[in-house]
Amino acid sequence: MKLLFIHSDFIEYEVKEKAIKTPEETDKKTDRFEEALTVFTAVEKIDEKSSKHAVTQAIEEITKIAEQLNVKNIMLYPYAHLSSDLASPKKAQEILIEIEYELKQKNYNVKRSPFGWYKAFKISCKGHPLSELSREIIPVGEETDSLKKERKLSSYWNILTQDGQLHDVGKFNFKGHENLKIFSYYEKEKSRAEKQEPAHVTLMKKLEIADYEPASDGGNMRFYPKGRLIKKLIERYVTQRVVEYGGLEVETPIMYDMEHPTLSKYLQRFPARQYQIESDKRNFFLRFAACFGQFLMAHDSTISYKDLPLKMYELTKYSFRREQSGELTGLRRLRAFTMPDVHAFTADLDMAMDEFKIRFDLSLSVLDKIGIENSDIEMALRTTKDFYEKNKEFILFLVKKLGKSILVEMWNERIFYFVLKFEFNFVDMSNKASALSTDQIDIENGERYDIKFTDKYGKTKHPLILHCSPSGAIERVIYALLEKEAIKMSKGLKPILPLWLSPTQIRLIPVGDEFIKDCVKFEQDINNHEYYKIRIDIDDREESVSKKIRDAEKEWIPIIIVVGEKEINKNTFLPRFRNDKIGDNSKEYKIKDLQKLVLDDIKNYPNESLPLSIYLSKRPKFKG
RNA sequence: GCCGUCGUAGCUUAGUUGGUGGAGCAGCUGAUUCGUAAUCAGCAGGUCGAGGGUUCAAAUCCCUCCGACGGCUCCA
Repeated sequence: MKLLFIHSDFIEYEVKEKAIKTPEETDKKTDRFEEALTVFTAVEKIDEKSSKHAVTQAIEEITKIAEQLNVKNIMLYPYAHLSSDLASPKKAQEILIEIEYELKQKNYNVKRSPFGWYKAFKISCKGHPLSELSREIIPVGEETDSLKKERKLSSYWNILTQDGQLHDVGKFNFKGHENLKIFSYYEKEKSRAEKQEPAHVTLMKKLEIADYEPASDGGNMRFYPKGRLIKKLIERYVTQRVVEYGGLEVETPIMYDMEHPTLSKYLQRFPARQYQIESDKRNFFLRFAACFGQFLMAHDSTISYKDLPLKMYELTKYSFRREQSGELTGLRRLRAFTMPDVHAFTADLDMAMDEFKIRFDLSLSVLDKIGIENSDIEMALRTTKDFYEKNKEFILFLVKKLGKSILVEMWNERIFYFVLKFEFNFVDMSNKASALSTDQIDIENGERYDIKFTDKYGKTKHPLILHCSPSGAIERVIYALLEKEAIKMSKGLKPILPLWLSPTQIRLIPVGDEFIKDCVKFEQDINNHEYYKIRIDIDDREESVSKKIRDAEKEWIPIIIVVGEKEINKNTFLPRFRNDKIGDNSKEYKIKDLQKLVLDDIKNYPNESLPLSIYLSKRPKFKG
């Protein structure tokens, strides 16, 4: 911002004509101010970045000079010609209004000439040495920013190899660790090598999984029937695994009172990040994780050391985070998302670390069974130097369990509420990394929320709390699955979803209308048992067999079976398996064989019925 | 949120220096009854993202807004 100060006997102006398309509305065509400090002001591009700070610094300068000259009258006069690098008119006007307001708060008499007009003006300069001054303001980042920078500076990035050696990220030889390299640089240097459209966005639309909803806020998605099926299956699977692990499933509200004593303290640290809603006279925020409800529940519970570790689980639908609009992408980063969140209340650090190991395994296994394998993820570990030194063995144990080198970020002192945190990150088609599973040891919130348990000596203590999402947000899991297939496609391989997640598992293609009834019978025969329905549909449209095959392939159908006279007579089928992991393309199968083949593959997963009509002729198109 | 690019039918897209928007796929109708990645013909489908402005005339030029994407920032 450029400021030109004139200590004047008077300043007067007259509005002439528009200088920009949409000038500030004004009904005052002329004005005059006696004994005023006139401040000609040009707001510059650079002020837009941190306008708050620009305003604060401008106020500082103006009041300093006003005090020196002992004037109470200030005329703010927008004057574009002081700079060749102007801010947008809108922003400039906002900043000027802000300055006007702040000066008035400080009991100055302030007038401001309207923005965006050519004006005639007369000014009488007093002519003493201090009567003409100019200042330039370059806004400096806010305190929190510099604090954060300091934090970044005081953290060390290393690669921890399986032999227990720490290597400087800059010097580490990443040969054979390509994804870890991409991930490490993404985290550390924020370098994003490639510029591509997110592959999964195209796929999620093409496969009728999910889509943007223009009528909602950004980052709130719609899910079509096939997408809903996939999402529901993953939700059910993760829940099943957490319950087997011992998670007690609960349900808690999605909105909380902003004035609640425990929550408000926590909230004030992150004021701009929530959706807020009003109900009568109270203000509520939408939860951004399951912590609140579970902690409040734990606060009101009577817990004995015998109950520990106590594991509480909720699949939040949804968690809300008002991410910056520029940060939203497809299913990767949302404002409303489905988050499995399992907390464990533990007695002490030993118990916390034991539990941490169990949940580490759980996370690894959940991702793997969903279809995100060890080779698809890179691990990051964040901790303090102190914790690392004292628990080297423990950390190395985790690294060996994973079976490959990891990225370690270490702080000199504890900055966040946790002492240890791991993340499994997925690196996508555009070399962007996103966290999936995570767990952390929280040593603050047990006390903050006043959660208590009684130890065996009858003493009341606060538990240490582990926060874990074994899979990460469900939407993000789908994103990872789609990106993984996109990477395969770029290598010339056929994309496919895991069989248990495929909306259609077997597509039957009758060669003519007369075989539709045989297809129906096929479906009945293969699903002639209680416990598990295979998702089979029938392409009964009036199209050529080639066309139907092509459409089935474009839909990534894992098993395609053409049904005609030969099959019916011989009662065997020659399925087209999408890849050789599912079945043998050269082999003929009986219905029983096919049934076994599919059931063996999917028996440990949740089961849902076909999300659409069994007949393709009776399906609407949700998306081209 | 900031900077930049983009926005034409459900989808993919053509549209020269401003002069009444074309196509393919999908949909509908009809013909075809078909053996492993697209059978043929016809019909219908558009406030050219929204609003404002310049002009005799705007999808095209200008402004504002919305959305998507890329980068920055952010990611408790």
